[in-house]
Amino acid sequence: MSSAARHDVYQAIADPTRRQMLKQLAEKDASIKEIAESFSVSRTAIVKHLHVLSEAKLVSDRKEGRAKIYSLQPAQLMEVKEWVSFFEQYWDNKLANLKNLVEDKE
Amino acid sequence: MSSAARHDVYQAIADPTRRQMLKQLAEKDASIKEIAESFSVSRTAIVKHLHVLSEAKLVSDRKEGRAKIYSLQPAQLMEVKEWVSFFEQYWDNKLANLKNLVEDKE
DNA sequence: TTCATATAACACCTTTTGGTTACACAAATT
DNA sequence: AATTTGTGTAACCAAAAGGTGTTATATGAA
Repeated sequence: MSSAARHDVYQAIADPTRRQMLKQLAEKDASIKEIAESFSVSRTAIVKHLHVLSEAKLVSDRKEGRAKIYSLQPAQLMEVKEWVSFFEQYWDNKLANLKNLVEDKE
Repeated sequence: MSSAARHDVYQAIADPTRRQMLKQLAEKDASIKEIAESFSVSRTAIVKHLHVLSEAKLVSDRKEGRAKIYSLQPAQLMEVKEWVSFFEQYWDNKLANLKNLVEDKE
């Protein structure tokens, strides 16, 4: 898996395991081993997920002795936040339209 | 593709074509044909994307004669918004920590 | 040095994705 | 009635995702 920058933020957060991994890293930096222990999938699978998150720049890593420690890098999530924000006007409009409809009936 | 409820919101918005389709539907309801004309992929591919969006409840459809009209249903995006919001504290914290670091050096 | 541990690097398999073409069918038009 | 138009769907394909397991390498500790 993973050769070019094939994974953007949206694809990275599409997987529930990866979303959970981000939650864990939000609390505390963790090594691959520590992360793998929190999940029921294999360590190899976790490493692959970490690669995807890394490509999307949602995590960074550093070496500490023989362990590789991952940290949350939440900045890229702003892209998602902004994309979703665009649609807020529409769900607000729906509510507004509904409100108008109700008021017209009165 | 698509038999059970295999597609949640996160997976639905993972694809750039689907994100663009949502933008288009935000402006105006559209038939399958109209949507397909906006993209360079086949109508069949568009229909599949619409199924994914539909499973994720991001769009709804109604029949008008022989045309099938799709509408944006943005409510489910709130889930994403809230999920992302959780991480806002961390990117704020990063800034705060950086600020403290700078101030300590002074 | 020796041994255990943490991670990396492969090879391999299965399922899912995203796309295609071809055809069937229903609704409008003429 | 015949034709055009919009949609549904089946069959197929290539590539990628997600998982397994095995082996290799590098680091730390005894």
